[in-house]
Amino acid sequence: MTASRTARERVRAELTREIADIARRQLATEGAGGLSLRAVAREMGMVSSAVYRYFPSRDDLLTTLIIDGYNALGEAVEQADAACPDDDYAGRWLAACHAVRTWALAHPHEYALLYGSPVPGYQAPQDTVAARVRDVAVLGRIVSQAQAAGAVDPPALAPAPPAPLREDAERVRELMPGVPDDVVFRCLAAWTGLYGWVSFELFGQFTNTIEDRHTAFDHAMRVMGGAIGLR
Amino acid sequence: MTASRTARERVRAELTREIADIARRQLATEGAGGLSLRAVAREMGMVSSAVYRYFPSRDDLLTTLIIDGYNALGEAVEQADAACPDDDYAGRWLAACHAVRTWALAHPHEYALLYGSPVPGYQAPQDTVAARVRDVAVLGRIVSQAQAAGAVDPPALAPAPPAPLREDAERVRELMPGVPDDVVFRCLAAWTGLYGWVSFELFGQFTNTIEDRHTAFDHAMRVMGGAIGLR
DNA sequence: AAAAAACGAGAGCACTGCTCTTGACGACTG
DNA sequence: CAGTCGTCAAGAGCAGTGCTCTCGTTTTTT
Repeated sequence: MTASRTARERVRAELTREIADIARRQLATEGAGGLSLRAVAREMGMVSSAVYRYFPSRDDLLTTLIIDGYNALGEAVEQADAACPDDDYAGRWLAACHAVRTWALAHPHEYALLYGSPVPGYQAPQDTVAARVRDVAVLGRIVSQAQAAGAVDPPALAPAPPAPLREDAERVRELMPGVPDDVVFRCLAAWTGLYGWVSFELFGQFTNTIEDRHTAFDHAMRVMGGAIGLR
Repeated sequence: MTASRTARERVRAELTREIADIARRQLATEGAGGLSLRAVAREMGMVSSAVYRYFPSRDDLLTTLIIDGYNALGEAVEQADAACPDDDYAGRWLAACHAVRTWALAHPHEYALLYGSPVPGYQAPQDTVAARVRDVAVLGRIVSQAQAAGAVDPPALAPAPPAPLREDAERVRELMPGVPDDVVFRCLAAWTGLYGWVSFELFGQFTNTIEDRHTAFDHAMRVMGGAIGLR
């Protein structure tokens, strides 16, 4: 009973996964806007309307791709962090940065879907919010542990964050307990620097300028890690 | 003769401009992917094929919008810089940052066109490269002048940039003569941090996290200016 | 005034997302 | 076991897209 019902549900789940896989492949080659439900259906040997049994709309397909992407990226960052010695906080930060860049270079269109401009008619549902904290949570954990170990020694760069920012810092601190406001905002700046760099590299802003991109990225991330104060 | 020829060319130029304006308005409301040549034609009371007399393809229309956007942003940054006292280098950097953010908030879809993920089938031609240096040229000028005035005092953040990066630094230095390699890469990091922050804010990565965005941005840019070493 | 170039309009092609209906097959129940 | 009910693939169809081609008309050039 449950078995037979599961039999059907299982083929359904499999087809759903297959559709998502083909869509991801299409996304990888054509880009976000080139993702066509009809093309997916063609490649599956189905008629277009049949796909709608599995994904009510193109946006729902996009949503699963986005969530999967956040999870894949988050997992890559988590693994890179876990491969480092626990107390090498600067090294862990650097490894996490490289993991983000490596994943982005390997999945450029997927990265664009996550961190590029929003797809035209698409409005990201709340489901995607939960998945996207995984990567930044890693950064938060690194800094939080470094702080606890007394391995954060931020150089003087600017006046302390003004009072109105205390609430915002408090919210961010949920991901990095024990970290003072000043360092929290340094992390935010480094975080945006990381993704800004990767986006610039991926979206072509570095053409004819930065050629040795791996080395330049590595150095830039060391600078940002230093700005946080990681030893 | 020239006058009569100019008569036709003038109406052509005017129509071309009008098409671009309508497209820009559509871009502002619908976003990049929602830009439709047919809709532009409808709004102009033309038939769609007539628009192709003025823009051979949708991509050409996009290209002019992009170039115009780069110029508009560059001009905004230039003006913000010019409004500051020449020797207040940190203030000029901050003003330039705020100009970028303000323009981006006022023209979100246009900003997305410039700095977001590339539009699906669209390949940016070389024409767009020339226009996009205007904003970064301002930053380069600020730092270059600060350096000449001895107003750059970079705090120790990381080891010096490794040797392979000298060529890249040389290329970037064309926009900021006299600035040492170390500072060049700090500028690059700050530059990506600036656009990374604006992109995050615009593309929704700060929702439910950073609320006082103006203050947070201001503080983050002060941190980055401090990381460059601007006094 | 005649030839040439530019123009707007229209029809048409191939494509898209999406809806609705139809017919068939499978699974659960009386 | 037979009947019902839900699920499914298929097809037609709608409205929209970018883009091409042709056909008269107008404007410029010769």
